[in-house]
Amino acid sequence: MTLFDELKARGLIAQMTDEEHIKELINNGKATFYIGFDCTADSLTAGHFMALTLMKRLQMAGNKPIALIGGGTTMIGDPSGRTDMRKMLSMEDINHNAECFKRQMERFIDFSDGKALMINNADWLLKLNYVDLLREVGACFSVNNMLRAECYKQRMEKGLSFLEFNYMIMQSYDFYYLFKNYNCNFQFGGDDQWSNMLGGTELIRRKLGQDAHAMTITLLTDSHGKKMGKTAGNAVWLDPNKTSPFDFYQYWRNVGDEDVLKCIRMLTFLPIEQIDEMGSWEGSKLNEAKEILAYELTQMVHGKKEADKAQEAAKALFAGGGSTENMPSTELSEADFTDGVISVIDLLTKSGLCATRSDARRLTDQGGCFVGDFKVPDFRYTVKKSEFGPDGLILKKGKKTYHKFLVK
RNA sequence: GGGGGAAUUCCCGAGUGGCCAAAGGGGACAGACUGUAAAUCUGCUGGCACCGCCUUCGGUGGUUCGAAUCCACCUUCCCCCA
Repeated sequence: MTLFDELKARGLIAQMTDEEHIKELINNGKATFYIGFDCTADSLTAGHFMALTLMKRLQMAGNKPIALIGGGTTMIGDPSGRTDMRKMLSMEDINHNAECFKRQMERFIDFSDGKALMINNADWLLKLNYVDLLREVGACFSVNNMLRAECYKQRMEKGLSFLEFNYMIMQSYDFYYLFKNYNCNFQFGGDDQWSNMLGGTELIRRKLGQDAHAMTITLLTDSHGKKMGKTAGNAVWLDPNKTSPFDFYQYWRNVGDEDVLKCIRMLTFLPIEQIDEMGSWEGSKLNEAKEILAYELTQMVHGKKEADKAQEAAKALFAGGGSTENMPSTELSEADFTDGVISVIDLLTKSGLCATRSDARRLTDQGGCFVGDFKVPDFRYTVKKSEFGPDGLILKKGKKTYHKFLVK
């Protein structure tokens, strides 16, 4: 199976400029391609992860990836897919974020011996001169066309600042610059980037009279059409300090039935044939597929050791048995007890299971708090120091969140 | 530059002097049902020393016994005209 066919079979391809040409390029390892990553936060997300796996797939087929860190474009802020303006980030924040991105990317992509490049568009964008740019590049863009672009349409109601309007120009300039200086003839990106990417191919055609190509990756959405990789508006981060390996594992372990296979296909490196076999799985059998998905991804992002731990912890919690060794835990000292006793409310807030005492109260009132297997009857309930065994005491919030307490 | 409108609790959005910790929806969280899923139903959703008290309605001052609601100024955004 050729690389192109595999990408297609995995459902990764959304739109592209010229199918025949692109096939020829990537199947034969002739593409030098780039994917841009704007440094809007101090960690990559599950969404970026898909782009990184794509980069890897292409790299394995002999193509040369350029990971473009958006130190310059982040100064502008991409309006695509947003209904409001992004918060403007300071130069320091952007640089910090760029550093974080770098470290995370190096774990996935092999940058040794020029097998891949990592560049920062701050290197050229920040030096641009306004009038020069307007004359050199601005003349090539039609405002009329830009306003018709999908990425700006949804902003026509809520308003679009001139700053953001220029984002497309910046991204197009990047492509043009990379094409000229790095022989980069190909750009990949999320499907929401399509108009920005076309801006680049168009600019290259106008300025240099040459063809460059663009292809977008299908956005990973669930069966309700919502973007995946988010919980409660928060991203699923790749940084273990922002999303623990266990939470990361749990996120994928709990995807909907309808979405498991799609996720496995798009995100993992398991052979297509093996995935197709899972196609016939139904009902509770799909839990096995979810375990595979969760394990595979956790392993890729956090390493085998962490993946094993997360799986072990999940078993301990849901299947009974297994080790409680890797549970998040808190150590209590003598001072935490009053008359040899500590209230569950204190335990809940100390562990971070509940944000406030009111929150903890609500939880206990609704019967959602357990000490071991014992359901806490009311918020006044206390635990004696003697109840903490040598292995500690396990406190549960609902069925899925737990915390272990040890006494010194 | 001129004119008009808006800013409400995590989000959307009611509220136009006391009955407002603030309707309704979404989301989140918990319970039931389950397969650590989905759908559905129920509860819950500012804080605390919790039948009471304290802090919230873009910001700062003011009027009033009393303001999210009225006034002044400021900030930000939207629309129309140029």
